[in-house]
This record gives sequence, C-alpha cells and structure tokens, in this order.
Amino acid sequence: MKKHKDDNKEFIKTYNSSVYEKPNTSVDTAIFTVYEGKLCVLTVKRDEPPFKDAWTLVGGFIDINHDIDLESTAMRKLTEKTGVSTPYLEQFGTVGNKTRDPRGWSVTTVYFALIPHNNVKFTSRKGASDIKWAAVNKGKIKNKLGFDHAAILKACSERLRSKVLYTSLPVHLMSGPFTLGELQKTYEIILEKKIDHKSFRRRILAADIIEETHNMRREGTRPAQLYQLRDKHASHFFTRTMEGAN
Amino acid sequence: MKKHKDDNKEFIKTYNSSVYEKPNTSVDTAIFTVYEGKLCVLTVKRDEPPFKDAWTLVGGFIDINHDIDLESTAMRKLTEKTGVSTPYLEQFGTVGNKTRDPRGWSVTTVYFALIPHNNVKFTSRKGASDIKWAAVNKGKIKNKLGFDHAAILKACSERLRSKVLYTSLPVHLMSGPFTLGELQKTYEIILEKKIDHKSFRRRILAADIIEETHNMRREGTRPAQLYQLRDKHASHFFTRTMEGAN
DNA sequence: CCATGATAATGGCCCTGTGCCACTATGTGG
DNA sequence: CCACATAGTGGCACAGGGCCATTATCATGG
Repeated sequence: MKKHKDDNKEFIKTYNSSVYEKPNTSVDTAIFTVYEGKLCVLTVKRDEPPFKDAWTLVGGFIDINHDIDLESTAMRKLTEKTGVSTPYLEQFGTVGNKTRDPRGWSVTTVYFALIPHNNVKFTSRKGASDIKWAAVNKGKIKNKLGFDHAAILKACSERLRSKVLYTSLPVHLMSGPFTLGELQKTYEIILEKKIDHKSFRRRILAADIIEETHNMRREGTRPAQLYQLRDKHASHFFTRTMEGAN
Repeated sequence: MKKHKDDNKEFIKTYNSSVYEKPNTSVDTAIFTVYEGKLCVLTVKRDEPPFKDAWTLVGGFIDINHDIDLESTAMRKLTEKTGVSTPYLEQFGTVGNKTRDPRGWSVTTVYFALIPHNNVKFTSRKGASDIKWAAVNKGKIKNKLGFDHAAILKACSERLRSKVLYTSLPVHLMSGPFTLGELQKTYEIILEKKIDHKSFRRRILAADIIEETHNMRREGTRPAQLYQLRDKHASHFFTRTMEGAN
C-alpha cells in the first residue's frame, strides 16, 4: 500500500499529461419529452464551426476544471438549456472514433434524459444560435443533424423504445398528477402503437409505483382518477416484456 | 451543405487541438470466462506507476494513430493478452471523473467480453509484469484492484448476471459442442444459484438458437446430446426473465 | 328527458411461459 | 443385480398478459 502511494506521488510530479495525443472528449444528451402527442428531442443550432448552423443534440466538451464527472457535464448542459434540474438521466453509451468529428479523434458519451414538457423554460441559449424541440419519427427528425448525431439519436430512440416495453420510464415524462389514460397515451406515443387498456392498467397498478390522489380529472367525459408517483426516483422493471417485439 | 464543408476546412486549418485541457481517455475490458466451475475475470499486474504492481482489468489508452474506434482499442488489448480474436464483446458504459486516476481527469469506456477458457493462450504479456484469471465472487475478486476497477468489475458482474437472466449470453462461454447440462451449469455459475433443469431445457430449446450435432458426450453416466450454436453471432432475448429477481 | 357518443373502469376467459416435481432412460461401479 | 448419477420427459398449477365484452359517468343535442 505505502509503496503504491509513494510511486504515485513520484510519478505525478514527473508526469507530462500531454505526452500522448488525446482524443477530444464530450458529452451529448438526447433530451426527450412528449409534447402535442409527439415524441420530441431537444436540438440546438451550432453557432461555430464545425457544422456551423447545423442542428445537433445538446452537448459539449468536458470542462475538466469545473465538472467533477461525466454526469455533471451532462447535467450542466441540460440545465443550461432547459432550466430543468431534476431530469431522468441515464447513460446510453459512448461513441468514439477517428472520423466522427472533422477536428480529429473524438469520444462522446451519450446520455438520454426524459423531462416533462411544461417544466422547460428556454432561458439562456448560451453557445447556440437557436434551440427547439424536434419531433422524432422512427428515430429520425426532419432537420439534418450535425456530426453523427442522427445515428446517435436513432440508437437512443431505439433504446428508449425497447426499455419502455419493460419499464415504467414514461412516468418521468408526466408533470404533476396524471390519469392512467394519459400515461397510456405517453407509452403509445413512444412505442408508436396501441396498447390494450385493460392490460396496461393491470400492469401499471400491479407494479405499485403510483398511488391515487384525492382528485379526479374532470375534462371532457367521464372523470378519471388522478395518480402520482409514489417515489419520485423509482423506476420499475417488469418481468415480462410487452407484446410487439423489440 | 457546401457552406458547412467550407467552414469546416477553414476551421480545421486554424484549429489548435490543445487549446482546451482534455481528460485522458482509455478503454478497459472485463474479460470473463468460466473455468473450473468458477466465473473468472482476466487481471494483469501493472509494471508502471500509478498503481505499479497492482492488479487491474485489461485496458489502456486509446492510440489515436492506430485505433479506428473504441471497440478496436478494446479488441487490440484483448487479443494482445489472450490471443482470442472473436470474443463476445459488448460496451458496458463509461466512467469519467476527476478522481479515478491520480494523473487527473480521466475517462474510461468499459467493455465486457465473454470467451471460452480453453481458447486462451497467454502468449505476450506486453506492458504487464503478470497476468492471470481471478475468480469472481459476488462481483469481487480476492486481490485488490488498482484505480476504480473494483467498482467497475462489480458493476460489470451485476450487469452480466442480470443479462443472463433474460438472454442466451452464456453460449459464448462454451467452446465447441456442449451438452445442455454443461450450458446449464454455466448459467448457474454466473447466477450463483440452481436452475430447474426442465424449465431450462424448455427455455433454451424454444429459443431455437442451438441445434443438435450428430454426436453424444459419453463421459460418466448416461450419454448426453451435444449441441452447437446455429448462428455464431446470434444472441437471444427471452420475453420473460428467469425467477430470482434482478 | 332521453338517446348518443366518448372516455373511464371492470369482469372474465384463454394462452403462454415458467416453476415444480414426479417419473423414466441409460450409463457406471460395486 | 442393485445403488447411484446424470439425461431427458410428462404433466399440472400459477402468474401475467392479450383480448373482448360489459358497465359507469360525464357532455351534448334533439
């Protein structure tokens, strides 16, 4: 033990951290929400080259003097753009290769976030000339995305879709109390297919992750029971996947 | 389109890639095998500081002049140590923070690999003073691991364990034809619990990922049918998880 | 005031995959 | 020939989900 420590000290003193050429390292986040019946992802317009004026996912380089870890880099960027400070945030994976960035070898760790749409306030648009929600269809959006973000978005969407088949993730897209019908609609939007409502109710209620509030939603037709999350940060994994293939 | 290209060219010319301080970036792989009835992970002894003489997982820095992407970095290291060139290799995740490496901000992308034990030949031990299999129990090995590799191994083992509950991953640990009993034992070793053999047979056979060979294993007691993989690179996801919780 | 339409919520049957356990089959060794 | 071990099968119960019919509660409009 002691030996290691001494070695380390000695080494750090003489270590020149730029002896080896390093790739650039960044963090990108696919920030998802459901809005007007569509799955949307937050995109920003770059105001600098490379890919100046192209749209991209939210991200940027790690600031090694201020960020303590990768997740804090992701959170910093996310909060900067949306004002939201408590998203559902999950690491998706990392893409690193020679060609994805014209500036050279580049590594980006990709996160995906789920946030309720109406919590978002586009206050600052620091480092971006524009910012907007883009509807996602089969993993794609209309505008062309810079870098390899189109591929990243597609992979992220597929992961989201597949996780929704066996988890309670969509609860993180609901803001405030919600009805089972609303939650089901959120599932259906992400999965891009209908779900039988009886099966859905059984499944969600059996998971015991939400509880009734004392209020009902009185809009349109028959009033519906409003539910809320039992534990703000809990996610449930079902033992069976919903039908409809992966 | 054209506009972007021109911008890029201009930018790259003047771009000084060391303007921003970058973290170090590496790749580490938990190389698993099953050997003498135990789940083992490949460990190497470092021959340089930091953590000189400590054991670690197999890994190293990205060589931006030779590696084309992260996976090729992982493969290069893996083949270097084991001689195996066709492992099951899957990205696990990325750990990056200020403190994990005494040399400063460091990002490592972690892979896990599954290889049949008897395919391994410890030819070179380039960059390591020793190399060996270490038995994994509840995500831990006996020797202390350098850096944050103990935590990484634990997380990797848990992911492996949890994936084995609903996938056919363990087939990648079998070398040549195998009996269902042998495959089941491999599952049991990873899961650290017994499985009912009837349920197991049904499940595996229904998945239709393996096929009978024309040979039987004649050792010990009653001869057993030998099976082989249908598709060398296929993995199957079951729609239900095996009992025993996550 | 009642019919219609819409969404909410429940009842109930069947199917599938799995747990569980008993039973049969085929080898070895005393 | 018998005990023992591992291979492999039969068969039932149960849980969760698909599916569909039925009931409940609101608004709206003749």
